[in-house]
Amino acid sequence: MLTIKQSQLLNYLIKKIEDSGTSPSYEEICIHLNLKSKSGIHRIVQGLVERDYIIKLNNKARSIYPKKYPNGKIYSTLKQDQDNEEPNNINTLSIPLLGKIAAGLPIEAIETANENIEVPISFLGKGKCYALKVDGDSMIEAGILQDDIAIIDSERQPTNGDIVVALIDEEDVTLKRFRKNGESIALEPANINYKTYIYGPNRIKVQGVLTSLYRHY
Amino acid sequence: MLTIKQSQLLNYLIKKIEDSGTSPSYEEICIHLNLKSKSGIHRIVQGLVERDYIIKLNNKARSIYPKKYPNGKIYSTLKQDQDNEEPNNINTLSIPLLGKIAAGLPIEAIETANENIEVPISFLGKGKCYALKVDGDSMIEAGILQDDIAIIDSERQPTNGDIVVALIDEEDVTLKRFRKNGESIALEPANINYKTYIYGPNRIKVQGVLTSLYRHY
DNA sequence: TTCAGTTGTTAACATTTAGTAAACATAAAA
DNA sequence: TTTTATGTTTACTAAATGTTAACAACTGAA
Repeated sequence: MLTIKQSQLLNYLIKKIEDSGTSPSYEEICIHLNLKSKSGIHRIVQGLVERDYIIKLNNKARSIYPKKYPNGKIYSTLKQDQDNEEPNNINTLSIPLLGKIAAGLPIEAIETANENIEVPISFLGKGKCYALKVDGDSMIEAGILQDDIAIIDSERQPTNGDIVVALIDEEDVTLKRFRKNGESIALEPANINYKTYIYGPNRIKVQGVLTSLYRHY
Repeated sequence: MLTIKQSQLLNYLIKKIEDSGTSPSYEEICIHLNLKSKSGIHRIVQGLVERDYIIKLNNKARSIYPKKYPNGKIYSTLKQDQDNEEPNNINTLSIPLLGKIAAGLPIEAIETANENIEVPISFLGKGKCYALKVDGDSMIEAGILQDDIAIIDSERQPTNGDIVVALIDEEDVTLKRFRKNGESIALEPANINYKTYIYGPNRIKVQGVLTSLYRHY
């Protein structure tokens, strides 16, 4: 969170760059903020660097680059053409948190779950994502525990070795490691107490690929 | 459940942040709540921290972050409503990502790491947090794998069973399960190939408690 | 290359603003 | 009653800001 002055300076910086294409000199900032000394500017700039809101090159004139807006959104010079579908500009996204997968229900059936979870975009995959609360211990040896939150990319194509959410026979949903061998698909648990099952191609629908995982203690 | 005043304060905090982008000073809160003294504010803020409704940075001006709404819902500024108000993004905090712990270096020694990571506030503990890249496999049976990102609350007191970052003999830093027995402290790995070591009270300094964990595939 | 002007960096100090703490009083809740 | 939440005052510490001045690094022209 920025202080008042830091916020003012950052706003001016962004405006100046968008207007003129160059970052302002300390003098110019002084004038704009009604100060008499560059020195204070230096300190405020320092503060903004520490807080990760700007990047600057040392000992270089006019070399301050904004990294975030005062409100914390990632700064991007790329102007999304006015009609921006992609909120490319936000650090976090709210995605639906589906409950624990109840056996016997395809994902779609529980998409009603109206709980959401806040996730940094860096956690997400490229496609549409949803979150899932892990039920059971079948993937324990892969470091996936009961009640972990799994973030699933529903549009990604699985490759061998990926951990996927699979719908079996339009009935059961489970989290397993995916391995395709010719036409048949193996779903491997990561728990010595569970067996690998192999299915014909028509019996499995992959509902998404595990992208990231989050656990709260 | 919050008290009246706590609830009022939290509401004002949220409103102020959404309006102006910065959290209010204690003085400003006083005015808003019709009080004559900052001191009471301080106490109420403490209460909100204890109840885990906000996060604050100690001794920093204007650095209170809401974590939940008064009703207990996770705080999120992202409005998925149609009205595309510019969403703020203050529900994340940038915390330092320390490199892998090199054996032989206390945490402080690597705090120079100038990488930062954006984390949703709800992932954080109550105290000052930092992130750590896990090195090694000593906690593998607790589902903590190589290269996972661990988020550590550096101010929380460990209780038995917590997973902590421990500094041994001012030299080695490791992630282990903490167990105190009388005066001595046991650091238990979660890997059958490693042994539990027991130390005298003066040999161990706990550098923080594991709060949450994140893994990217 | 040298030199002068511009701009950024640092230290020192003063001032204001902001957060922390203890002590005491009061009122409401358990 | 005992506990908890609250209101207030006072005092203190720390952070943020404003200012001056000397100096270092960079730039472009002579």
